[in-house]
Amino acid sequence: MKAFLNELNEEQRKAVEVTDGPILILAGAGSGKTRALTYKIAYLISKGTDPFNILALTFTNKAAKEMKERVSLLLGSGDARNVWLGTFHSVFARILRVEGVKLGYPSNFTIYDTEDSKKLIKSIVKSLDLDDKVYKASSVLGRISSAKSSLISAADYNKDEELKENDVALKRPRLGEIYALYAEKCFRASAMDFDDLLMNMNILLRDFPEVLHKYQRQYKYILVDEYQDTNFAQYVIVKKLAANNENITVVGDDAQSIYGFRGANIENILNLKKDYPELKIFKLEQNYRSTQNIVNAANSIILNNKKQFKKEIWTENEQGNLIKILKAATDNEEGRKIADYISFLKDSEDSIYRDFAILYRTNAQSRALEEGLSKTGIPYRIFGSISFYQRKEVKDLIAYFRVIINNNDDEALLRIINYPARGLGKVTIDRIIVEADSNRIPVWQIINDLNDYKIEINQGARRKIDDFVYMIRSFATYLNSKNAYELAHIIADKSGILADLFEDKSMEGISRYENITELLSGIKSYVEEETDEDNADNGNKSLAHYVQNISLLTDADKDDKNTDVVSLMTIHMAKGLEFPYVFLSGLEENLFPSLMALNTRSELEEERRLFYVAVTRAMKKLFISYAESRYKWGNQEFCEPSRFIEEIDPKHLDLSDLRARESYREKQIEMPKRNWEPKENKKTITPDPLPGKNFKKVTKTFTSNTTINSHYDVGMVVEHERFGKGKIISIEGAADNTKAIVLFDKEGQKQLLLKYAKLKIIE
DNA sequence: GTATTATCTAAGTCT
DNA sequence: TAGATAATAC
Repeated sequence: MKAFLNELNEEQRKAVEVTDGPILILAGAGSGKTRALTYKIAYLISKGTDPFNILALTFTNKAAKEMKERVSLLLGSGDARNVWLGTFHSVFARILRVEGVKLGYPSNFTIYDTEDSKKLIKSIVKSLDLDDKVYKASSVLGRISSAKSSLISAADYNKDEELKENDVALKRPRLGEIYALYAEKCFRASAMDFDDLLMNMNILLRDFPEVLHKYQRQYKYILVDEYQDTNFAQYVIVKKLAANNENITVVGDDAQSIYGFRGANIENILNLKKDYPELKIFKLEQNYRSTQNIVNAANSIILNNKKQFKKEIWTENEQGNLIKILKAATDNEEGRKIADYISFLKDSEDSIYRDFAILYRTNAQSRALEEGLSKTGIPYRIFGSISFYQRKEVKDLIAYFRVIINNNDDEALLRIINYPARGLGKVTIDRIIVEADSNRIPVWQIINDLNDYKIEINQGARRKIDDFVYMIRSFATYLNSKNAYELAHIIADKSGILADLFEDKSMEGISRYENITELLSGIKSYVEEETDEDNADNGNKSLAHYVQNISLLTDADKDDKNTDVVSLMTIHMAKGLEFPYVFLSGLEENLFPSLMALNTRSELEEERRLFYVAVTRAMKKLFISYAESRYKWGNQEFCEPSRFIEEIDPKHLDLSDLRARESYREKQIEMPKRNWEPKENKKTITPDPLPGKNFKKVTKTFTSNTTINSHYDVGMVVEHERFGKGKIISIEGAADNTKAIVLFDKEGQKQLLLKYAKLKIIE
């Protein structure tokens, strides 16, 4: 049973074997911190601890999922499932569904996402007749969010003179007022935003001692991942929960603290010793992930930061290649160059696409990179920017679900009250909102008892509103009798969403329709799944449970382990991941480090930690690229290479490309644009001398919802989800806009955007 | 009053 | 580039 301890190194094992009392594991990048945590959970259970008595908190669903899988591997899924293992947000949401009644929330409360929150703030700013450029929704929300992260309620905020002065100085004197209205309206809608999940959890533990004691008793062992990313609220809550037993293990790395902008506080690690004088500290310094060259380069980067723990990360891995710096004339060339290197490495090192990641500072950079991959025929997937669940059409359908589950959910209600169009325009809706506001009640109550309120609405509109209310009510009657899939299907159909999207025959329209189909099939597989990962009450497959499950999910959580594609994502998203080959792009001043982070030393240091995180994602080979010019909001701008490149000890760098660049350019001019032929260019820029390799043509199809890219040719017989089989007659356009004209057996000739069409190649 | 079209504006990292 | 808003058509 305890054999698995042998799979740990000495320091890891020590950290695992000490179970009681406060423990800090300072774990460098790639030092096996997840391993230490999961083995500790397994060890606790193997020694007889009831899984129900273990609470393990992570920041991302992905990390939670991975830990759960790894504990299952060690112990079998039965025990692993019962551990309270999840993100801060999801675990607290689960508790608040049970205990929230004490704070006045029903168990079916809605979780507002950022878009909902911003819309609400916008409407409040408007109703107060304020300038929406001064009170920008995103910055107002940011202010409210950081207040909540510091456990400052609206009432506290408005009492605080210092905050008030600050707002006056920033020419936003009425921010406190907006905060108060925002909080009131969320509450009225039975909704919590992300930060409320933390703040309300704290209120619950603060004001209800019996609840506090209940959970203190329950969670005999508490483990926290990525402790350096905790904000004040999370810190306080964890401290309260652990106060009784003090059996708390936190894992963190100050060098990887990259969420300061969201209120994360490195000091939480530094102060741990003060909170727990008995604190035992273990340092994991051996890196198992990267080559010596990468590890040492990373060490040289972080030395530039003043504020840090003394750590010496080392590795027994091989020396490895130098970090190659790539220079490109434009952002597009950067994309092509990276694509070329990927093709080359894939063949020369016998690797697969999944081994590669392209990382960047901002989502906007993905476009140019995407184009390069696309032209070279490399399949890829972009993580982030717009998650599947954030797509308009998906949110629309989910908004129906939300309203049916919680009638008071104003944001969802307003989203669908006239979608699909049912003749209720701005004027009518505005009047209803005004009436709801003046009565301080949710919109639903107005439209549900329309005749009780004296609103100026004509008969026609009244009829339409009544029809809408009737429809929602009739859906609601199925909530308990039908499972999530059955009901979702009824709603998609009867609401008119499916018909509305089906009518739109544009490429985008077809893609929207397909997204709804995908959502429905996702719900279907949710219903058919054996167990329910995030909820204790296994087996409940109601629509309400489905919505609860997805409301905290993001794009990164969709695992695509089965598809062999290159990953594109922001560095933030890449945290905790590793790839054999990493391309770190856009290393330019004002982009990375970001222009907005140049004002203070601490912000710059956070950017540097971000750079450190990026570099330490690479296992075998790392490439760092920059462009001399880049399109930014429509114009081409010239860029300087990032200071971060200079900060790496030059002995770890391979600068040959900077000199070889000219010949590459000449070659570009020699072969004008015609068709992009990777083979030809390869020879000119190929770094390592490994000639004679041919480049295989990519002929796979990939069905990821985000971006699909594969090689189609005229004459191929393909299959489309809706149109059936057909033959490709011609292909035109490039990159994202590549269109194929397909003659379908049944449906006739159609023009399809390859990006969306998900054509399956038959022959 | 509502639906459609044209114009404008803003673009950072995320649970 | 897209999403929100303003102007115009129905």
